[in-house]
Amino acid sequence: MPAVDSADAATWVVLGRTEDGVAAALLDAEGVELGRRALTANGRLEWIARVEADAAPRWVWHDTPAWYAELLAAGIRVARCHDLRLCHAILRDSSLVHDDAGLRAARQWDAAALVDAVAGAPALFEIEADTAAGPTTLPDRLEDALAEFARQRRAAAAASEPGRLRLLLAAESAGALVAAELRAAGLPWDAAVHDRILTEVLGRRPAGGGNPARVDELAARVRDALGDPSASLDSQPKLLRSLHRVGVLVESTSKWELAEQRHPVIAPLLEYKQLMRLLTANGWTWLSEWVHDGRFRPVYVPGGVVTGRWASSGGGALQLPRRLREAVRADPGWLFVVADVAQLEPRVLAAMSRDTALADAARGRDLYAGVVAAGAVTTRSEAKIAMLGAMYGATTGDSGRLVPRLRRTFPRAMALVDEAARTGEDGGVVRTWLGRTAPAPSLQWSAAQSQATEAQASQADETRARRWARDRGRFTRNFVVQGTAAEWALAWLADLRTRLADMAPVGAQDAAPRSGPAFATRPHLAFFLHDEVIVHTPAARAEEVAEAVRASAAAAGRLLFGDFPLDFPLDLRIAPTALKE
DNA sequence: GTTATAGGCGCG
DNA sequence: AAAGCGCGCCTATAAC
Repeated sequence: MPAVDSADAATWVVLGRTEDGVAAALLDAEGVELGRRALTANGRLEWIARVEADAAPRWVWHDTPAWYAELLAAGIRVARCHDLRLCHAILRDSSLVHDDAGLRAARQWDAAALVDAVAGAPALFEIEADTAAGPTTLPDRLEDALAEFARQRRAAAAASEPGRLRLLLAAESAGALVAAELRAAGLPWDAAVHDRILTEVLGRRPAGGGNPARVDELAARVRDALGDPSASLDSQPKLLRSLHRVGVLVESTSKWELAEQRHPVIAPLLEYKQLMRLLTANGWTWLSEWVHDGRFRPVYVPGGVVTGRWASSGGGALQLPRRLREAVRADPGWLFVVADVAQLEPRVLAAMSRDTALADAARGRDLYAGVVAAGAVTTRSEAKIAMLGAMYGATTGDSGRLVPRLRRTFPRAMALVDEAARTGEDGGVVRTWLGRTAPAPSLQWSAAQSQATEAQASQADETRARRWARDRGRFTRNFVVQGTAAEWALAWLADLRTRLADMAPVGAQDAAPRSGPAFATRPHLAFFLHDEVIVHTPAARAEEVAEAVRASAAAAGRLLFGDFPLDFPLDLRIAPTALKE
C-alpha cells in the first residue's frame, strides 16, 4: 500500500491504532483504499487539521469522544464523521437491514458507550501499543475500524431503504460531534447567581455542615405537626407511618397524593421535600463538582436512550430544574439564542402519517389550538392531554376518554400509533421514520406470551401476559413518535452546527476565552435538550444566529419529510440568560 | 464494607 | 388531578 501525502482525493479517512501508534487510511467514495499514512506524535494534529481544511473528508473512527476531545482541545473542528460504534448499533438492530455483511456477528462492536470523559480517561493518542484492550473497550485498531466500516457500508447498501438509513447514520454521527463540542464549550454558568438562588430558597448555607436555615425551619414545622420531635422525614416508610399516626391516610408519600390531603403537616412537608430536592440534586455540592471556570460541562450520551434520544451521564444535564436557568449567563458582550420547538412530537406524527388534517391543525404556532379549531375537543387543555394520551397509550382518566375523539378527527395519525401499539403487543418490531428499530421482546416476555396460550395456563399467567403485552404496546406506540422526533432534532442540530461554523469569526477583543480555543470567536451550541437548543453568541451576531436556528428547523423538516406541508415553529428569544418567560 | 433496588422527583 | 412514554440522580434500605 503506497504511503500518501495528499488526502485531496479521499472521501473517507479512517483513523485507528497500529503497532507503532496511530495511522490513517484514505478511502475514495467507493470505499477503495487509496493509501495509508502513519501519524507521528509530532505531526498528527497538524496533519489532521490540514486534511480537514483542504479536503474536509468524513473522518471514520471507532468512538467520537475518544478521538475528537483531543482535537477540540487543540482547536481543531471537523465538519463530518462516521462513528462506528453508534452506526453499528443502528445497523445491527434495524429491521431495514438484511444482514448479508455479518454485522450482527461482529459482537466486539456491541460494547456500551465508552466511559468516561469526566474522569479524564486517557485520550486515544496517549494510548501506547502495548496497552491491552480490556473486554469493555471497543476495538480501536485501524484494521478493526476498516473491517467494521466495510461491513457497515455493505449492510447499508443492501438495506431496504438505504437512503433513509444513511441519513440516520450521518445524523447520528453529527450528533456525536455536537455532543463532544457541547462538552468542550460548556454552558456558561454564573456560580454567584446559582449561590444567590440557593441562599434565597434554602437559606444561608451553614459553615459547619448540616442543613440550611429554611430547611431546618420547615423540618421543625413538619415535626411539630406530626407531634413527634424526632420524626424522620427522609425515610419514606418512617414518614408514611408518622403520617398515618396523625390521621393522614395516604398510600405513598409522593407529592401528588399528599397534595390531596387537608392537614397542617401537608404544606410544610411539600415545601420541605421541594427544598431538599434542590439541595441534594443541584445544591452547593453539585455546583462545586460540575461548574468550573464559569462553565457547566455535562456529559452527553448520544443515542443513549433506546428511542435515539440522548441521555446524560453525570451532571444531570437533562434534568436541570427550571428555577436554576437564571444562573445560565452569557459572557460579557455575548448573548444566548434560546429556541425550542412547539409541540414537536405531534407535528412529527402528522408528517409521518401524512395526516393533512393534523398538519392543518398544526399550521399556526399552537397545534393544540388547531386541534380545538378542528372540532376534536373543546378546550386547549383537553387537546393537550388527549394528544399526549394518544402518543403514550392512555386508557383511563380524562386522557383515555378523550383519545377516541382524536381518532375521529385525525384518523391517519391515530392509525399510525395504534398500529405501532398493535405490532408491539403482538411481539413485532417497529421502526422510526429513518429506520431506528425498537428492540425485539425479551425472551422472558415471549415465554410469558406463549405460556399464556397453553391449555394449562392459569388465570394469573394470562393476566400477566396481557399486562406485559399492553406494556410493550405502549412502548412501541411511543417509540415511533419519540424516536422520529429525536431524528428531527438531530437533523436540526447537524444543520445548525454547520451554519454556525460557516459564520465569520468576530474580532479577538470580543472573544469568550473560557469556552476554549475552538469556540472563542464564533457562535457555538451551548446546550441541547430533546427539542431545545441554546446558542452562545457574540451579541453582534445574535440576530444572524436566530435566523440560522429558524432556517435549520425548516431544513430539518424538509430533510426528513420532503415537501409535506408542515411547520416546525420555534419559541425563540435572544437574552443574556436562559430564563424562560 | 459494597452493590442493588425502590421510592421519589427533576427534565422532555 | 394523573395517567400514558422516555430518562438520571438522590436517599434510604435490603441484600450480599
